[in-house]
Amino acid sequence: MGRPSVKEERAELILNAFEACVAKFGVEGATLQKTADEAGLARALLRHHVGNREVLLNALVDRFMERSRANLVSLAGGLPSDDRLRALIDILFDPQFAASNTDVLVAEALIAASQTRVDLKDRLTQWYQGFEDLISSEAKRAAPNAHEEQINIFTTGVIGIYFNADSFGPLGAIPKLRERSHLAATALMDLLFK
Amino acid sequence: MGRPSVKEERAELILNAFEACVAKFGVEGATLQKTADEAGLARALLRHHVGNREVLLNALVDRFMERSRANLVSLAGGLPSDDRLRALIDILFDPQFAASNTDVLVAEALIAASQTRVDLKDRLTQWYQGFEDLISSEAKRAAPNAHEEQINIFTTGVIGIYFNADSFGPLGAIPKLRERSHLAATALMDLLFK
DNA sequence: TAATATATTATCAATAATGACAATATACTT
DNA sequence: AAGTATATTGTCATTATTGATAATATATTA
Repeated sequence: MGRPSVKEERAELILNAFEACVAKFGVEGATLQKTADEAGLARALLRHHVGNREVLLNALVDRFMERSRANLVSLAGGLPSDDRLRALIDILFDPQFAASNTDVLVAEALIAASQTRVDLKDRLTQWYQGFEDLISSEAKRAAPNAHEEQINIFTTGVIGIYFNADSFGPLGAIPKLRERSHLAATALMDLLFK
Repeated sequence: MGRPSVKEERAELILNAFEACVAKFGVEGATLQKTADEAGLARALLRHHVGNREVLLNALVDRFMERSRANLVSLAGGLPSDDRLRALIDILFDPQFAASNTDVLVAEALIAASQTRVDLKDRLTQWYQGFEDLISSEAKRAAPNAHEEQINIFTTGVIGIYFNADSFGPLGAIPKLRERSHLAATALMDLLFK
């Protein structure tokens, strides 16, 4: 009864636009007007379908965390039975995988915002540790004889190289950045087997 | 004749405040009012001593670039005569060196802003390549027999690990991030000598 | 077709941000 | 003390942002 609701689709559309704006302008710079323009909707509809600014940001963070978690799970689930760690690294640095990836930019914007929104810190720390856990558990599985701390150092290195390759994406002019990042990460991996 | 000018000192103070705001709120989020509050000055003084928003941002970028360049020069000049590359890496990951370092956060904010301010892209790319040049030239000097591309891969890896360690600074809760980053970078370096 | 639930548009008030300029205060020189 | 260049403060108009609500349009069901 009544007109059919498009709330969920619209909410997705709006959060996508908001996310794009956060990646471009930062949390403080992502105004509702810019978000509405990006989504091609009137600003009043943001409020109708999602809520005010605070609600919108919470929804964005929730969705970001959940999506990251799901991505990690599906990524881990899709790994082959042998040479899993190498396969994981290949995926992380696959240009296809990261082509339209604004996740790292969003994460950086949220980290910057966490300086003034303390509630974000814990959630982002957890988010980071999700990466750590995936990579270190695969590393442990691939190199069961490696020392714990050796695994941790490898993990920190790979994540750093990976995030960095994405965070310079907007510049788009650094030659072979992704390719070299991939090879550097692989070199770190090979050290686990020595 | 006339009241002595404090324009230069005030301009420094203002740009410091603006930089802190850019690191916290992003380029779009760093309003003149927040900057004035951060500096402890009336907003009208920003205009008097530096200029309007656009002038302020240009001045910030200019100063950032110049300071980075100077830092790299002095860093390179201070290296010992032997084991220079290791000394360089030790400095990069020295907690003291990076303690109050907002440079990486500022750089990330500028990179994000370069998506909508095309003029920034070239300058930031240059800025990145300044790092590359320093590290790769030291790597070449330390390992003259290493292949060119091996040097490049090492350089990309170290920079990625270094930037990453700083960019998570605001979270402040990731255990041993800097220490492990340091060791990962050192491990990459050791590969040059094999 | 009438009822109804929802989408969409229109509009308003309150606040914040910016640019600009006038007025005043201050510290130096002659 | 008078003149002067600069710092500082005060104020205003314009525009942007946000939150909120009312009014209208639309698509479904009974």
